[in-house]
Amino acid sequence: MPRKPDLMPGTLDMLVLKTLARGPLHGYGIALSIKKLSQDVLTVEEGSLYPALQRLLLQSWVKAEWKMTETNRRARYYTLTAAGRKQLGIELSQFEQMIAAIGRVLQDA
Amino acid sequence: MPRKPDLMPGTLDMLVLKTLARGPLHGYGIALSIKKLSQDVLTVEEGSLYPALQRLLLQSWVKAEWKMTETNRRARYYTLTAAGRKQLGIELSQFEQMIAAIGRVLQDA
DNA sequence: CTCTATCCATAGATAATCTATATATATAGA
DNA sequence: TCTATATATATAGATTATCTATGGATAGAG
Repeated sequence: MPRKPDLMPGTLDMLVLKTLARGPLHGYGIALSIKKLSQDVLTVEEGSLYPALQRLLLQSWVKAEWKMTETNRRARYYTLTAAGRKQLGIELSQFEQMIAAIGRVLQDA
Repeated sequence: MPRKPDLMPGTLDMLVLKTLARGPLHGYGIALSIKKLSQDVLTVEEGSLYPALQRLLLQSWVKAEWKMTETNRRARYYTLTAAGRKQLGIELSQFEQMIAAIGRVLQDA
């Protein structure tokens, strides 16, 4: 019995970068945003999200700074860098290429 | 520098099941078929394919028998079972649901 | 007789995700 | 006041899938 994954493996970095392309956001906010926009189909677990953010930081695709939220709580805000924006473009086009290729395999013919 | 994957993780079983839905085929043929239909975008490595076929056999989604190919070589032909056909339907709909959800997250708005 | 394409399969490394856990605080409500 | 919930970050360990690297075997072309 294969388990239904919370998200499609390999797409998380792209989703996070895209979310940050709309403006800086803290981790928790990123998870909420993806969940909401996907209409609850995609759920980003903390154990997936924070390692992903560490990856993105290491690559300098995002930068982070501690700030206070509107609700007066400490939070780490992530901002997309120029390199991150470029990387997002690369991942988007690779993703679309893959989806198109899978679509061809799935076609009835 | 992230490497470009040969296929989208999590989609291999679906692609194999779909390929076998067109008729029985041996492993090598499955790999060739996916590569060709995807126009060389997707490459199924042996180290991914044969473990995947073992998974599918274990679940009884496919069955296998040794036969001779048209070119007079021993080959193991895989056939989709009824359960496999059902599973293909499940995986297809989950895939489409995921793709739609990702599409919503990627939308500009 | 050698090379290429066809065919099978596994071991080990790598990477990404999920589960579980830990910590901390603001605020609402009992 | 006490408690539950939502907000917020982060890591350790297990699991799983894929990729790399092998290994073996044979048909047929040149």
